[in-house]
Amino acid sequence: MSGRSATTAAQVRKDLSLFGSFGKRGLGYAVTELAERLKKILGLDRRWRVALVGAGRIGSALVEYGGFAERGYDVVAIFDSDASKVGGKWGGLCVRDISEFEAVSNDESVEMVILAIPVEAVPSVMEHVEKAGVRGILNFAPTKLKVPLGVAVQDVNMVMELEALSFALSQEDGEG
Amino acid sequence: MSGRSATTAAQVRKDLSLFGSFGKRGLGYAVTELAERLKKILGLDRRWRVALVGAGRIGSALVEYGGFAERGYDVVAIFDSDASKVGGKWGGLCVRDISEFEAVSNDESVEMVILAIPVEAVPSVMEHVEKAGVRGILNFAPTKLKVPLGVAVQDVNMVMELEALSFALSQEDGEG
DNA sequence: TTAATATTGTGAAGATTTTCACAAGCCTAC
DNA sequence: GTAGGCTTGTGAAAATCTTCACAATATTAA
Repeated sequence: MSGRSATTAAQVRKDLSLFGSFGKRGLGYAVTELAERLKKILGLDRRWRVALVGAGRIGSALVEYGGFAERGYDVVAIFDSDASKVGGKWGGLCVRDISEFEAVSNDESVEMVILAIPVEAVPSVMEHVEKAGVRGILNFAPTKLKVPLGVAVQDVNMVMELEALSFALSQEDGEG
Repeated sequence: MSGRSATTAAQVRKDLSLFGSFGKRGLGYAVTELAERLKKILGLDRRWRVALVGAGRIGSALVEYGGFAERGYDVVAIFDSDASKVGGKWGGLCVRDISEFEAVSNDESVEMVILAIPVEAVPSVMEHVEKAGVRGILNFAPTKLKVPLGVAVQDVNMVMELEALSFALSQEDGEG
């Protein structure tokens, strides 16, 4: 194991050891096989069916950013509560009213939801999401979601990322 | 100190103690004053001048998402290398050619850059950014940036966020 | 003043994560 | 076969982070 980076070789070995033994002593790791096994462990060996809620700017950027499909995430439905958006076509998909969420989510076997909605809309949307039994949420709304046990939430908050930067820069300057 | 959340009271006190002493024993914290002092420490007591590089989908979502200005981040310049985009107006700003980066960045006292560009474009853009002496980068390109010492980088990678979700869900299922 | 109550700041204990160091094991060369 | 050179897996040590527990200190009430 070689190469310069922030993670050490010992670190990687310990991390891997949590899931089992992958390499051969004296030999090294069979990289492609290792990758396969890790993909399986990480749930990356299959495709995921994703619904986008919120047909606004962020949603648009996400859907049209090709990278998702490539990495195994298929956006299979798009929802919004704005009547002027409902019915519109977004890259082959029809924007549907949020009230249809449970039905559509069921039909389409949605497993994850991308929440790209304003904070005010969160409570009502979350009701639908919970009822539908979705268990993974990628949350762009700058608020802490209340979710039932067993639902995984991943928060993305770009303002916070900027704030982390501003802290780092202030530190360097020896603050004001 | 009260309220239910994931962070404990002891945790918060320890965190604060890293930066000094803020409250009065027996009394509590003077919340508004505490907020002021923390804002100063975190570099949130001033506005930051930000340049956006990459006038694509993600850039568009970011610029038109109002939340930045509200929190102290002013987008003062937009760059792209695509001639068909250069010259276009984006919310009052004119998209400029990336070759002008150093000059404009200087004129506008740019302190942070938002990199919303494809991976291929990273090396050439980073040359400009480095030369201009920008010290904070919010990076949306799914690649590890090589930056000089003293430059702070904050990575945002939405695919990785999805992968974290997929790992969480796979775990629950007792994997395949 | 004194007793009762409340809340911070902080050593020390406990838990977790990272690093170290080296045995175990595989390969090549002779 | 065996000596020499590599690389993994893993206990143990070191470092770091979190929680506990309580002294210090303020307020209120009588």
